[in-house]
Amino acid sequence: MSETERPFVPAPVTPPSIDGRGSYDERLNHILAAATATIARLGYEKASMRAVARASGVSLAGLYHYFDGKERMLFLIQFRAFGSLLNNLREKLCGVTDPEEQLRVMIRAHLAYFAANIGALKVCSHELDSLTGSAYDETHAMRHEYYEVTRKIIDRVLDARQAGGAIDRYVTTMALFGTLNWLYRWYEPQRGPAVSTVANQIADQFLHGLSGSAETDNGSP
Amino acid sequence: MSETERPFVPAPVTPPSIDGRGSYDERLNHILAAATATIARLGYEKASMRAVARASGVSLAGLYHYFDGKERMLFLIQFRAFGSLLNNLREKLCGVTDPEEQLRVMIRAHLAYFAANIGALKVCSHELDSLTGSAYDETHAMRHEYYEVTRKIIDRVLDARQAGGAIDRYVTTMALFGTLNWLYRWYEPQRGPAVSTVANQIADQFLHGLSGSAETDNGSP
DNA sequence: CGGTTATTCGAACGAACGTTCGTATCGTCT
DNA sequence: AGACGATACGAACGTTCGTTCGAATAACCG
Repeated sequence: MSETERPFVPAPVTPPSIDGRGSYDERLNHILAAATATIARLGYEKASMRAVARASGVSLAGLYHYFDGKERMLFLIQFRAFGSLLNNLREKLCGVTDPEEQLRVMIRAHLAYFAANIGALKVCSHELDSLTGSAYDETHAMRHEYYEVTRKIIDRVLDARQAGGAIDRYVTTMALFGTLNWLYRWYEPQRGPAVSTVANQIADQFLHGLSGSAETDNGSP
Repeated sequence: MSETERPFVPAPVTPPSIDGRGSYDERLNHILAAATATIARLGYEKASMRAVARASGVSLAGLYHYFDGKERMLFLIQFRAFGSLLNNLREKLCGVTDPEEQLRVMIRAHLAYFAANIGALKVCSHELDSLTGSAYDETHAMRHEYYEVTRKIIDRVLDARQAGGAIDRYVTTMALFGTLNWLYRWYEPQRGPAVSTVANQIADQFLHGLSGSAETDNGSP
């Protein structure tokens, strides 16, 4: 009955479905896509189940055949997005050994996924705290894993240069994620420069920024 | 009657008031502070007027003596915060002529204000689109002004170096704002390094990042 | 075909929301 | 003292919310 008894399919692999017809998974993906767009446009709290129903062409009660609640719907969106993001990153990192190139690959992969799934990444960036309990824990763990992969790359870059003197690596990592996660606020793939151009510039600036050690002349905490 | 007929006081200048006693402005500031904390904790949509009333010690109906609606309350919070942020920045930029030092001052000022008003800056970063109509336009104009001040500083830095070859200055500016505006997601003034340390590191990395021109080897859209 | 399961939906529920209304209290001025 | 505006609050309003229920329809299998 509910989706808890059904084996979990992490990522949608069904391109040929625009409307709601097709198999169960196709219809689920269709509903999740509509829900993602609605939440990205209105925000999680303002995106009512009625609005999602309207956007997906399913009745209000019909939604509850696919999720046991609104929060579970948001969880599915975030879980799938983070899963795809992680798989995509790991895939593209295969065979790349140079730390600096790894970082470039990571930034390019992140922006490429962003450009292809703006709504999903906006929901993931903006609605981080809208989940509670174990749903929050699960997505938090995936985010943490994504962070860790990136942090380790930055670590290797700094170690290779032996120039990590006064640099707080946690701050550095968060500065990069700030740059990347803020993209959904301003970047429009239609208008601005190509994603690859933006990715290259961000990567260049970030890597060059790691060159100089911080000349801390400030006081103590 | 309503606050629209009352001359606008942009920034609170009344430190000696913890509870709700005092003049009209002191009580207004007290309520706005409680509202800011509540919205920062729950988000604008989940922060009900009843929750704000509880946090500020005022009755539900009593709130509507100070605002003519919930959205106006959010507007007041953002308007004051952006105003203080802008005034604070302009003040600290006085007498500073070197572009690179101007950028350092800007980053330090932003983080100092952030550390002193975490709730307000979180609300300003996270609830950008919760305002509508003229309220949105007004705060948007202030944000744009803040962006412009920063963008012009970055412009001067790049012009002085004559090294802005393949760098898209819009992307660069947004990358910096991403780093700064993402702070509220991870930085805890109590725990981490001092704000001045973080500010110096971010400024160092960003300025060093501007050194190298982007070696764009990508294709076109 | 009959029977069981899966899927869908209209209608409704209780709760919570933002807002309003009428009234009571307080301070101030004549 | 009396009158009036400012301030405050309890109670209620109408709406929207997430969710549930029971009855239909579709799909599948013996």
